Parts: sequence; C-alpha cells; structure tokens
Amino acid sequence: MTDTDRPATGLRPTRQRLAITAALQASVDFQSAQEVHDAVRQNGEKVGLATVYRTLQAMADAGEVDVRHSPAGEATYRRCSTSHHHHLVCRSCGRTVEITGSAVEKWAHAVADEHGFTEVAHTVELVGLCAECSRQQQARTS
Amino acid sequence: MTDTDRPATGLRPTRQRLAITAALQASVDFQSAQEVHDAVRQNGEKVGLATVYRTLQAMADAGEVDVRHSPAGEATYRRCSTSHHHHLVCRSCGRTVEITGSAVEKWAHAVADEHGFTEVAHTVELVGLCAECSRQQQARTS
DNA sequence: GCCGGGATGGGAATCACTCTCAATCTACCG
DNA sequence: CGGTAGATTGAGAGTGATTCCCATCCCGGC
Repeated sequence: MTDTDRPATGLRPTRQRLAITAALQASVDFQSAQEVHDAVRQNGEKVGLATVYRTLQAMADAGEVDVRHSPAGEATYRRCSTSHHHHLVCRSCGRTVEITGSAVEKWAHAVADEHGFTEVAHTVELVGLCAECSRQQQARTS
Repeated sequence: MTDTDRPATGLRPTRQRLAITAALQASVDFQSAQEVHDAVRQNGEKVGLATVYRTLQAMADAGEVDVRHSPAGEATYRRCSTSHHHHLVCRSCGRTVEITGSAVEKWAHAVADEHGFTEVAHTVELVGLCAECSRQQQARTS
C-alpha cells in the first residue's frame, strides 16, 4: 500500500477521474454528486455513480474541492480556490445571494493559526429572511 | 384570533412539543433529530420519530432553533441564541476546538443587513489539520 | 506483453428523512 | 358540559441519497 499523500496528482488519472474533474471545472457553482454524474454522461463518458461519489469524496479529502450540504440534504461539490464566496440564503423562499468577505477569510486564518491548525478551509453559511419574506411574515403575525 | 405572541400558524403546545423543546433546552450542542428523539424517550415521554422531525422543522422555520448539516449528512438542531460558538475541526483526527469570534458575528450581521435580510443565523465551520496531524503528514510525505 | 494492486461499476443495502392516513386530542362554542 | 372542527400524532411504507460488496478491469512498472 503506497500512501496516497500527494496533493493534486496523487490519484491515478483514470479516464473516469479526468471526466469528473472536467465536469467540476466546467461549473462555478456547487453541484450535487448526481449532477456531476449527469454532466459526465453528457460529455459522452460512462462513469458509475459509485465512482463519482468515491472520487468526489477523495477530492474533498485532498482539499481539491469544497463540500457543502444543501438544505435538501444533498452534498454538493465545487472546485476549490476559484472566486471563493459564501451564501446568504432565505430560509423561507430559498433565494440566494452570493457574498464575498475578505474579513471572514482573514479571521478564519487568524483563528486557525492561533490554534496551530494548517490547511484550513472554511464554510460560512448565513440563513435568514430576505426583505420580501420578512415583510410577508410581519403582515401575517400582526 | 387576537393571539398576541404565538408564531404564525398557531402551534399547539402539546405534550410532545413541550417534550421536544425541553430536550433541546437541555443541551448546548447540536443534536440530530434521532438524538432528540432518544433524549425525549429517556425523559419518559413517548413521541414518534415523525413528530420529532416535524416539530424540529417547524421550530427551525419559526427561527427558534438553528439547523446545521453535519458532514455525516444528518441535520442537527440547536436552540437558538445561547453561548454561540463555532468549531475548528481537524479533518484527520477529528479533534475539535470551540471558538468564539465576535468579529464574525458582526460581519454576518452587517452583510445580512446590507442585503435586507432579517433574523439571520449563521454557521461557520473551519476545517483543517491540527498541529499534530500537520506534523505527521509532513513526515509521511518525505 | 505480463503482473499486481488500485479502480471501477452495478445493484443491493443502508440511512436519514418524508408521506400517508386513520385515530386522537385540543380548543372553543353553544 | 357535551359536541365539533380542525390541528396533531404515530406507525410504517416510501423516497432519495449515499455506501457497500465483489468480480472484473485498467494503469503503470518491469
């Protein structure tokens, strides 16, 4: 068992893995495993669902992709290190706003550093009521 | 129908709901629905799993609890507004450090405000390698 | 070209969660 | 105080995502 510690290229570059990587690169947004699977198929490659899950997980482990859980309970993946941003989600209507905040990035790094942690990734999720839903709710509560 | 402070759809304070609320109040940490279910039972109340899920969801909707998705894919719940803190988790050994950061809280509020969102809750998760695991990893890569 | 071990894939298994629907309970009315 | 409407409950089936199993396949080295 050779240890597979090498960052990006540690995994064997099989046709399937390349296809999955390509599918991820093709989108800027978070995609569920199933979506990735579909995308790969539409590119003409045939890859098993199990393989998609496995590969995605391996990549997440290696820090090559970010994982996130959608409210629907699906895990979604996005290639790392590209226009890093967070989401502000309305808990009522699901509306989503993308936000970037260098403030948080800095804070995350500082905190991690303080505790001796390295290679830190972070997930920030803001959930609230968007302006419209707030209004509606107020009207209902009166 | 002059109900003054009851949440929108008028939740009835049934035995089951009170039991669930109590179970939530009893813990400071995030609990999965199943854990809440167990806790309720250990308190001597008999409540159906479906009811737990329904109630938890209703409470989340009403903003009375925070929801969060554990990496394991379970939804976990925590009563709102009590000793709010975040976690710094080691992705290798699972070690966890609790952190508080008023900086993030402020940022979250500011951003939410900026976009007209109200009643904003936030989840922040930092994942990295703790000092020890960093060291081991380095040793292994050589 | 041949070998060894990691990688693959299809389908069954698992797990968290939701739905269905009849029985039950609550609040409130007369 | 009994009656009624409608909210609530719970057991189990259903759903959908993800993982497991294992025989087969392929990559990379020799």
